[in-house]
Amino acid sequence: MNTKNINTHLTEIRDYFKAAISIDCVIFGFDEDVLKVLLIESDLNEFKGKWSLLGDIVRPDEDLEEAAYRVLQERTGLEDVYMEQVQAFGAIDRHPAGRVISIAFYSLVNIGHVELKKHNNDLHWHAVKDIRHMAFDHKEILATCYQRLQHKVIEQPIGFNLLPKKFSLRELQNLYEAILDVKLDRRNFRKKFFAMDYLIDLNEEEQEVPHRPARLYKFNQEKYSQRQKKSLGF
Amino acid sequence: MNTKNINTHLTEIRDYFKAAISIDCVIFGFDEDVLKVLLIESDLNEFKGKWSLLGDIVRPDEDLEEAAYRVLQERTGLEDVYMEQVQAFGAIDRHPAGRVISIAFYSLVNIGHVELKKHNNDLHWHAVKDIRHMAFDHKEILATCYQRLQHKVIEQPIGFNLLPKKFSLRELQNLYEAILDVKLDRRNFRKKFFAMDYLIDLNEEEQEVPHRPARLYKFNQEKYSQRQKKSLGF
DNA sequence: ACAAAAGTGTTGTCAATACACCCATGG
DNA sequence: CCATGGGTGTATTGACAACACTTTTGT
Repeated sequence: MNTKNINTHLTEIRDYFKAAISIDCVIFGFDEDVLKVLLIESDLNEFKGKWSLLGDIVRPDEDLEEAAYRVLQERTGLEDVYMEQVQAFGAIDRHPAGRVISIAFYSLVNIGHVELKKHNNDLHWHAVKDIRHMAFDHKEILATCYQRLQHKVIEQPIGFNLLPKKFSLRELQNLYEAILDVKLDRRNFRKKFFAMDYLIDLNEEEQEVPHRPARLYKFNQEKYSQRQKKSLGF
Repeated sequence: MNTKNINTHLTEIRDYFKAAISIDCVIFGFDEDVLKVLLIESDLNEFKGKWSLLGDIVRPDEDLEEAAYRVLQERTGLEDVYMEQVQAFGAIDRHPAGRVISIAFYSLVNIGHVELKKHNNDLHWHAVKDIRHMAFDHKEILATCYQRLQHKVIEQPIGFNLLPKKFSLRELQNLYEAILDVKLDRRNFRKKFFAMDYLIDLNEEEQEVPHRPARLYKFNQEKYSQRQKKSLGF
């Protein structure tokens, strides 16, 4: 039988090619009815003037999700954020400095809660629709993550993560229209969301709007978590 | 401005922690109306008697897909196989020999075309439903890939990759029932597939069955590829 | 009173479901 | 002639799409 002990294996791994592992975060936000992504000006001369996703090398003592949360926390100050791994990007020459394989995550944040710090003055929110060129293969990573988001958002109610705690149905609809890049019928949209039964009516209204104020709702997180458990259970 | 030249970056990457990168292949096959996966007995003493996915370290000169195809080719002799990256698995202690981050792929093969070679006599097909324990975190990888397959198979007609070129509708239905682990109505199933219009009637019949022989079909690959292009186009 | 957006129901269409009988073949 | 699975059509239901008018507020 072809068995090896752990030392053989250790040697094999030590002798084998090792690559650097990084994570890249596609941080989505929603502002002024536009889906945006947080980018930083590339710190590489090769990509001067190009925009780049937020990423870092994964450290020996952290797993991939931890690394991604660390970057997110360092850059936005936020915790408890929705995040999902998308996939790895490993083209041989994707990084000019050597073989770097990157695991892409996307996350959804409430853009109003993000305070861009002084030392982050090269960080900016960009409308996803307007982005043309990016550093590295980040355009491809962004596109893949954006597709994943579009797909996910029609299957599960994760869009709420991009909104303030209290929101109107119009805001919610604008969000979906921005993400999916479609126009939706207002009445059908309302019907659908009320039927899903994840909205809690706060009995509050918008303030200081120059028209009839809309009712405000919040997302029923508990009910959603309950149902998730149940549907996973069987 | 905070720019770095390539050498700073090179140093950073050289000095930083580097992990070994592997790929793991979840190779699905379909035989005797059962969804199966190709596994190998672990070559590590730690996992003696446990089954393991087929994987290998990624080499410096190949990208992730190439590495996955290489493993698949070495183990099954097959080329031109359906394959999809699922995600990376990077828990700190997932490999006893050190930090190894693994990118998982699943692929769909025609099990009849796989000839397990002599030197592969520790390779076996296992019914996905019956698998209890596996080496490393391979149970989790398998579960994730299987979920992805279930999801994908109801969105796109990729199931054909698991069948012989010529197949009956019963075989196709059995395949879907096995993958999704549900019972389907025969008439509705037929209606749906004919409506999709991806089946070419070969005007042939099953041979030597002890009942009325079924008609045989093949998958209209061109039509599918055409439509894919169109729907991506706009 | 006007502008601007909120809120609200009904109808038609299409897709998914449920369901039962006759047919062709081998033994 | 019997056992086995192959092949077929219809009626019902539920989900989604299309669509227009009244209400509330600020200016």
